[in-house]
Amino acid sequence: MNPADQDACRAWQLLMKFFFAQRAHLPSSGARFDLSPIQCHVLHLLEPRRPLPMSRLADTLSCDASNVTGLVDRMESRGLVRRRSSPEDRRVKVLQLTATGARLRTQLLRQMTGGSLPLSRLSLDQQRTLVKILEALVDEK
Amino acid sequence: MNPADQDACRAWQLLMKFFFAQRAHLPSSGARFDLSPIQCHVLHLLEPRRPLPMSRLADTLSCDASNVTGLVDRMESRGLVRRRSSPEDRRVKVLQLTATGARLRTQLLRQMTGGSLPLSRLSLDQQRTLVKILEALVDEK
DNA sequence: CGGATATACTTGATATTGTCAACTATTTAT
DNA sequence: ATAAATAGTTGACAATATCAAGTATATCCG
Repeated sequence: MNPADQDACRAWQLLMKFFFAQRAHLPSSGARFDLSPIQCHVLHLLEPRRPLPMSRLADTLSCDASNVTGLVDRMESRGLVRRRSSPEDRRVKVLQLTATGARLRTQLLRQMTGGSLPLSRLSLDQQRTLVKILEALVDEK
Repeated sequence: MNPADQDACRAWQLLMKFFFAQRAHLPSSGARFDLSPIQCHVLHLLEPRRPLPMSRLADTLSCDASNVTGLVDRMESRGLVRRRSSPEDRRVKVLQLTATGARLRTQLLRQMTGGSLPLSRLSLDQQRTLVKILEALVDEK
């Protein structure tokens, strides 16, 4: 394996490690509100005044649509999100944060940036560089 | 929220997005061998001649020990890993790659670095910077 | 020494997350 | 107008996750 591949490989492994390591810190933030890691992520993705079609969420999570159905079922039954039929296309249902959901989201984001999490170990420069690289990596259209 | 927190928050979201986006690329690599994302990660973590105690794996994955039991059960039944009692401490069981497991791991790493994956969109410099930042983030002891 | 405590792993119960196949409703294409 | 594609749901089921309880081994300490 050449050196370039080794870097790619190592980066991959570290990204995975970070994802799993991150769960250890959820008890102090997400789980305090009884949110699973995925629910935290969905809550983060759902911006307060920007309704999101369920199919878009399935795309972002790279999972089956039926998975989103269940995920949203649970979040809706807890009063965090609401399904609304889209007027333009009556097949699609868009997700909206409820007031409760938006409040929880704010608290979650606050905790996310709170001092104890590993991200705060990075310098500002590093954080900004990381964001730039990840944006290239994720390539949101 | 101040600008520094916004960067941290955005980095967090991007890291999560990457993790989920990454699953979309597994069908072309991991799933070809019928490996789940977690199984891929474990296979990557298990280096050929470096046995790993199950408890260390549970630490790395930030999950309950019983979860690792099931995970290893499935991988062992497929002949990818082997449990061996540690001679020093008979409570611990260490995991070793089988020949099959090692072979699969090599193929997996090769595919990981193969052209089509998003990591290859980064320049060498970016890859190296990313590795450096992630190492600070994950902080392996 | 010996009992209490801690650690490593397993088992069983249960919830969540994930896939797939089949179905309904709606939209788009021909 | 019919056919094909898309959005979402449902049901069956497997994988992943947690917790509580149990077994076996190690360690601590009076």
